[in-house]
Amino acid sequence: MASLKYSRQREVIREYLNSTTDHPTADMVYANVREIFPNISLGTVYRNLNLLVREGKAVKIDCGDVSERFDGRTDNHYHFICVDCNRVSDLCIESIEHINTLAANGFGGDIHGHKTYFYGRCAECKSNRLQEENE
Amino acid sequence: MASLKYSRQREVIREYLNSTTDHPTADMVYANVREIFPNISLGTVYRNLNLLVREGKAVKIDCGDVSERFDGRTDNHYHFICVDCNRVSDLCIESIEHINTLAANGFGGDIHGHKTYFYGRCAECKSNRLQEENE
DNA sequence: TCTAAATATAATAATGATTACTATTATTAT
DNA sequence: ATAATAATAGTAATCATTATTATATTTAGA
Repeated sequence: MASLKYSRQREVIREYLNSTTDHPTADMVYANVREIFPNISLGTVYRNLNLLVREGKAVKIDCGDVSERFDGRTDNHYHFICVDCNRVSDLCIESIEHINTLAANGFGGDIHGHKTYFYGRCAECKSNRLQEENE
Repeated sequence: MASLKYSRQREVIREYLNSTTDHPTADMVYANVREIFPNISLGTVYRNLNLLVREGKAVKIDCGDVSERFDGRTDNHYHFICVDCNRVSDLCIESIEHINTLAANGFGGDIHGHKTYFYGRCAECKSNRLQEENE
């Protein structure tokens, strides 16, 4: 199978992913990496993001949004999506692996895992809303 | 605002959705409804599916698949996706609403809810795999 | 029942995210 | 250095979904 060759573009994409907690879309990565490689192609961004995911150095997160998002954090954790600003943020939550067992109850197959995201209003949008109400 | 007018197409789409537990994509609905309305347009299927969702008579489910899926069951329940056959099935699981509280721990905003789907190997693919191993 | 206003349809075009293709360039092992 | 291989930029293609539009249906009211 083809082994990876070094590329500065991939390195910069990876550094950007690791430097942010924004869970950017490919387009957002493209916009940022273009500040270093003005001629980088969107296709290159997609290809490298997918390569990083395949290598286990990044994670693809699907929040029901129109675009995929990418995360440099690869340890198991959960995400929150704000219904107002649509931002995706990390949650610090204790294990909820037990829901796999609950789901397996009366189910004939094997449950390997689950994907969960939480939604609601983030701290910032919550306080913005409170201010608006008081005006 | 515009009020809905009756249409046989919408009725048939709804009947089909209610008759199946397959969680079909728009394309699958299209293929099935075409047996009754051979000239129905895919756009009509999409528009009516989205209307039904807006009316609360159907639910859109996003399982990280390339296509949206639709469900005639509108009560709160959970879904399972088989990693082998990709089929989506319903799970009978007791409430796991408490995970919202767990997620809210140390989080500044408000958590309204969560979306979860489980994945693994369905009963059928599991037994198929066992048979193959014994050959 | 007839009519007029409003919505729905079929057919088709447009959109937007993602992937595929290709000639050229960069990396790497020898 | 060289040859083999993978990566890139630029562009075209794909595919799910939505928008457009001329015509057909539905529906409320005379």
